[in-house]
Amino acid sequence: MAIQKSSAPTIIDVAERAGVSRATASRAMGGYGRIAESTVELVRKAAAELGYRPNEVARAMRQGRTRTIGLVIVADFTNAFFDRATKAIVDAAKARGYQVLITNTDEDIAAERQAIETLVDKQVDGLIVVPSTSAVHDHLASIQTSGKPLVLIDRRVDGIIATSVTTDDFSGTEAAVRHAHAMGHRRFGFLIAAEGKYGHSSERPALLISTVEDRINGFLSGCADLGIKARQQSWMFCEDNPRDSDQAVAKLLDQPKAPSVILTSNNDMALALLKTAGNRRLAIGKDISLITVDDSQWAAAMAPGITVVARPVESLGAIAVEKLLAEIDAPGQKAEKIVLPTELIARGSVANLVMYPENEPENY
Amino acid sequence: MAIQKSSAPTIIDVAERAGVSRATASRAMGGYGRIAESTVELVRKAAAELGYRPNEVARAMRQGRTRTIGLVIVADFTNAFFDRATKAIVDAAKARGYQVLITNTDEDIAAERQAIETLVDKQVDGLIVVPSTSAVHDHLASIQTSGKPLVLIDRRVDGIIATSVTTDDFSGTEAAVRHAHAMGHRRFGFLIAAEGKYGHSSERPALLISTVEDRINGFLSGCADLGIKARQQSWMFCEDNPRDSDQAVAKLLDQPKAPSVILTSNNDMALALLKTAGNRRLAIGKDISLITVDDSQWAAAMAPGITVVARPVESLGAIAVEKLLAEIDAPGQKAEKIVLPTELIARGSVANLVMYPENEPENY
DNA sequence: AAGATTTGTGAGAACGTTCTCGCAAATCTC
DNA sequence: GAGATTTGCGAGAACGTTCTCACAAATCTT
Repeated sequence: MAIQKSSAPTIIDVAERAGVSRATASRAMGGYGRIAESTVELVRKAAAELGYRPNEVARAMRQGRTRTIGLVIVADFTNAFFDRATKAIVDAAKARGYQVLITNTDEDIAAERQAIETLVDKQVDGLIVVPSTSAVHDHLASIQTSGKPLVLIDRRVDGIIATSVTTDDFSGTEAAVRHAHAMGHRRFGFLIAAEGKYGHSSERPALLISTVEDRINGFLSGCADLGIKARQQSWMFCEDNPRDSDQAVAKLLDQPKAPSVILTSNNDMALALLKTAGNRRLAIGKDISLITVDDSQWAAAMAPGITVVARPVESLGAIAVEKLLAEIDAPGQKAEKIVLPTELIARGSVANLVMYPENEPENY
Repeated sequence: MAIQKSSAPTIIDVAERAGVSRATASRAMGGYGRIAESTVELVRKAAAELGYRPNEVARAMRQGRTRTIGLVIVADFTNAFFDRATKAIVDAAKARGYQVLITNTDEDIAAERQAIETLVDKQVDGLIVVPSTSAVHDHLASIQTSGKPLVLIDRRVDGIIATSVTTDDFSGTEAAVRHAHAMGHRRFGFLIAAEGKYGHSSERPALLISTVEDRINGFLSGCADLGIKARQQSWMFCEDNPRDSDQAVAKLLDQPKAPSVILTSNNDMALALLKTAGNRRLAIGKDISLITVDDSQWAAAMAPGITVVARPVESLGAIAVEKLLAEIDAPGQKAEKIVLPTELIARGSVANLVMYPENEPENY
């Protein structure tokens, strides 16, 4: 009986058993360089008998590449972004032989910095980042200084030259306004999730992430195109927590001339609206209308279904991986700004005021 | 002006600049062994000037540990497990200085095998696995053979000795039945998501994952305790896809004596019920009652809120990490079967039949 | 059949760390 | 102040691969 080795067999053990040199065994296993087919067989057999598995850390060390990409993402559940994007990225990477090291920043710039540092130290071959803010980018630049490819997703960051994959939220909210207008709505509310320490307010914060900026600009552009005046619009910015969002909804609804339709900038806000509306016995799609950004299973399953601006999150992730791997395989690609189209999915949460002439909006 | 090195500085560069040996520089940076405080200062300064960052791959190679754990998980979104568990695990790991390599199996045993193999090859220090089936476990055993600690979460696997962290779904569904009974319900339906290739059926599949087994047994136990007879119960098993789940819901509702309350084994099934009920203009919590396993933001926000059996998914993940790291730090820990309590959260989706004597269930 | 080329293999360096060991200098002991 | 101990540091091996180079044997060329 053979003596059991306590630790895992290495290529040296395989080489010995096959009666060849370390280099030859490595070539046989790795399938590179010149090597006789008969030798390959021999080495394979020895490897199988020993249960040999190559040590990927040693391999990474020698080859200077880990076949691992780093993902720095904001883990916000309800927006159905974190999970959908993560799955898409993990699956796309796997299909190309890469694994994913995942880190969560919780929208915190310090955590983002640290996550990036750690991933670079771990020698990932490239990074996909959902930046937590558009304002700071020295840490992103430092990724590039370190020579690692970088792809930004979901949010743009000005001041840095890197490939980014985002969605056309401007057109999305514009389409939402257009849709509500076509259904006869003339008073628009907008409930906007925003980071910060100011609770909730109707005052536009100085600094917003690019998706939120786009959604606001799309809203304003849609209103302008349709001749909707400022006094027909109202909005609230608020932190993404239950207390503030509930109060923000209340403030929107309790205005003298309350909006008939409310857009929400993400699913948290939509849920806040749903909750407050429920408490007030306001029926969605009847007493109050709703359109939100980001589709979800529950938005489709509810009665009535929620009308949404759907964003192609899976494509976002898959394309990001594709672009990142392209840069890894052949450094020096041109940085691209890829913008994916959004889609308005009309369900039942927007009341059709046109059908009921008695509800026709007053002169505005 | 100094000559720019093209690649990242190594400890050798630091040593040279500080005028000490490689070993001393390493000691200074790593903070181990005997070393003079003045030398540490010197080396730190040199490292800072060069922008030196230790190569974690080389370090892992030498130390035989990567400070990385592998996560093998089933990415099913709607059950709010994948995202919540992943975030909890990533955050708990980070707090202890570990990173997470994530892989998705999509409930596929072949993918699970391959994922495990890859992660072991990448020399993760331990694995957390959500097993896709209870039937096969040789690949899990092979993790242990390789000497890597293993913690199972969410689902039990018989035939393998490993620490597992699960939730008490038996008591959860039992409590759900009890709650509905207390509200006056006497006809119970159960819509159960199950893996397989049989579409939907009222016949109990031979093999189910442990969570589903527990939920069924809890349902049956609750019924038995309350004296609910077999003819007052009906169930459907079905694959987790829209077509089958819709048909399964229809079959439950179209029985001669349809159930007044339906339990669903996960959120997908709950959404299927919601959708069909909406199409039929059945009001939840009035015309048809619903309790589902797993809480979610939308279940809380809807009007009426959905009554749920909430599972402590974050704790599940955090405890799994804790146990795994304990085993990594000190191998030879005793395998534990940790079962976390579930909680019934009553909202408005279960009609109170007791309040309306005229609705009192007929003699049964 | 002699030179040119191709093929298959092995020896040894290299990747960037950490660890073990040995040794000289500094400090302690009485 | 001589021996014992402690302190600080450097040389070199080690982790498990892959890669470069050299070289002998086999095959091709004309």
